[in-house]
Amino acid sequence: MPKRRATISDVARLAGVSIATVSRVVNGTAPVAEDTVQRVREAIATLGYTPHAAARKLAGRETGTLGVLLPEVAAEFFFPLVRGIAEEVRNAGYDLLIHVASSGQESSLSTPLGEHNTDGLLIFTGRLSDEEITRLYDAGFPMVLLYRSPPDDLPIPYVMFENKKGARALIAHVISVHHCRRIAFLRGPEGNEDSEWRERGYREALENHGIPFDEDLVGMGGFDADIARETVEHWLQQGLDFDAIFAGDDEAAMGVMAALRHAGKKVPDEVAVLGFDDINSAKLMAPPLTTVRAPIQAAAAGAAQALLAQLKGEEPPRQLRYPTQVIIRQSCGCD
Amino acid sequence: MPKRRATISDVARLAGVSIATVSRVVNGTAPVAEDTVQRVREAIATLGYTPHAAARKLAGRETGTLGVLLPEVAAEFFFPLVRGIAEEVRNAGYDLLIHVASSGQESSLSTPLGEHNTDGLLIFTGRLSDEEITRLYDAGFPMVLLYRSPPDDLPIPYVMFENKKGARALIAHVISVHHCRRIAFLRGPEGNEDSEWRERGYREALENHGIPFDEDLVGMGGFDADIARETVEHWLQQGLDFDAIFAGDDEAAMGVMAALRHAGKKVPDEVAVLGFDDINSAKLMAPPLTTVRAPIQAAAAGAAQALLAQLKGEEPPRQLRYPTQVIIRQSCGCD
DNA sequence: ACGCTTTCTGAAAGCGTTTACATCATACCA
DNA sequence: TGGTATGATGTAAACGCTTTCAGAAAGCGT
Repeated sequence: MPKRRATISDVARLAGVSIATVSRVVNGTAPVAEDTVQRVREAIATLGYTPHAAARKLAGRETGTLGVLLPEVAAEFFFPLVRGIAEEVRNAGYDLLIHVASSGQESSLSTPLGEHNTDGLLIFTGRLSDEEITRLYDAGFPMVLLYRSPPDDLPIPYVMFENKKGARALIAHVISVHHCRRIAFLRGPEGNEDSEWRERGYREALENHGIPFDEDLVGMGGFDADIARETVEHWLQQGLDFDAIFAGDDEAAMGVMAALRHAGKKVPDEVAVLGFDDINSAKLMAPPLTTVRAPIQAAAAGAAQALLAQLKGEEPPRQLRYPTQVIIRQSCGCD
Repeated sequence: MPKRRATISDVARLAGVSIATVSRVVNGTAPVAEDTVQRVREAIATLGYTPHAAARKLAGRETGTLGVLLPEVAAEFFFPLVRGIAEEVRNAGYDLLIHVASSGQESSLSTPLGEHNTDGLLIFTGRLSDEEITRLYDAGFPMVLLYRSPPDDLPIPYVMFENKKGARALIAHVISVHHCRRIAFLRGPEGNEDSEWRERGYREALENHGIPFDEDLVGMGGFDADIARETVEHWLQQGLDFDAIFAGDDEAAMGVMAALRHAGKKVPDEVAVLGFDDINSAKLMAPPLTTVRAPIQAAAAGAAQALLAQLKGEEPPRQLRYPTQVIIRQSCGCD
């Protein structure tokens, strides 16, 4: 039973001014006499007035808020991501609303975000269907894609990492330094572009070193510890032979290590384990994980900047490609 | 340069009906003739009409969306939390908006959430100041507190785990089964209620077994791997003697293990490590972590239900206390 | 004292919906 | 056959705010 909230009119009445004046002191959009400001401020305070955001949006043209669309599954790297975005957005004076998909319903815009309700959108891989994205694009709605390229080559800005290059360098390391020859690869979720590029890097490295690609050495990791673990356990059971596993990402690597440990396989002596992302726990694993650092927070901040730029009418970069860097720790056999 | 979006009037004009009728077919709030429905549907489709959420909120009384206020730092257990909430909320036909605090600004309600803009709020520990919470309460705003009790004993529903009981049982286990005597404890963030209760459980267990509490064995873990790691490294450096570490939560436990491993201390042979929460990676650690399972997702779902109940005018439970369960794995010395 | 700015303020027109309230057929019952 | 529910639709009044437009008051140069 919420009591009716104070509205701008209530404030105006109490302060003995018009609602226009109240609006002006609240927003500082026009000069107001000092004592009037005082009275209005007091009135606001005693009434505990808070502007009604919906009304504001309706009246003004901009909503002052940006939306982020995230998929249901979210891994550890979600945080640097959100943090990177949040900081940029906040600095620019916008608010940030995050919408997490719930299982089942996928790829649809829900009421509170998008179009009328936010000034722009940061869209994570897989959150929206190509059609939906195209529709928004056609409507001239500002957005930036995270870790996926736009459908139909639409000129929508997007951020990506140098997945291929990083993966290639990582694999090259275990081949040339640790003489691994049977290197398994765990794919990410179906259709994930990051995973596709990592796989290409993996294949290129093999090719460069004259190692034939073996489909048997590729399995599903899903960028998920449990899935990766299952796959590796399955492999172990059927006696698949490998001397290294590139888990696709760090989460999966964690699952891989657990499976190996459980089976009594020594990491890295018997099997090298490789990740991708360099999430916070990578350095805490046993042994510390050799991986590829993806500047997640920086990329997220870049994405936010690109969105903000669009909002200001500037031409944002078509593509933001962030460099990756191999981080050698112990899970590959170094040290 | 977004083209002007289609409004309800555009649809009405194209379909040759009044805006009221359009509204009715959109919301299904009143019977409309079948062929009229058809015409309106078509008009909506050809115009690509999407209702303006702000206008809707302004006009109707409810916003149809619930807000979640999260602190800046968010750990792995954030996900089950969000998932639990999201599912309940979605099932009830509400939308969910998550607002993540950005560093610096704390405990303040930002424009897009709260009061006029959501019908209710789920508030995480530390996100809002007592004053702010009290103000919202006074305004009759529906909310549920996560992992903290209400200020001034206000009758605001809140969810908590049986922290004390779980911690007590956990510590009792290492004392009686593994004969640990010098058990260190890592506190969570300043003022965190979960941490306080866990500490009480820890102390009670000590007391029950006649072990004197030693302030030197208590340090800061911050529910954070890096902080915990530093503390333990510091302890190790100054030669502090302990045979077990209760890390406060699982994240911290991960840091503890890393510090111990780095120093060449065997877990669990030389030092037992204990966590709390049973996050996904707990079972993947080396060795798998003995911890206390907190039904995070269930608790979150319960919180959401309590909020929804309030919205329906029902009397929600004052407090939701979720049971915890000791999960014995290997880091304590079992197996 | 006169015009001209400059400052401050109010009236009122939207913004895109929802939702009484009213209207008008049409159908049903006695 | 008159009377009354019932169904389908339109009219118009909110909802709480921003903003344009104009007007009043005040300052200033001549």
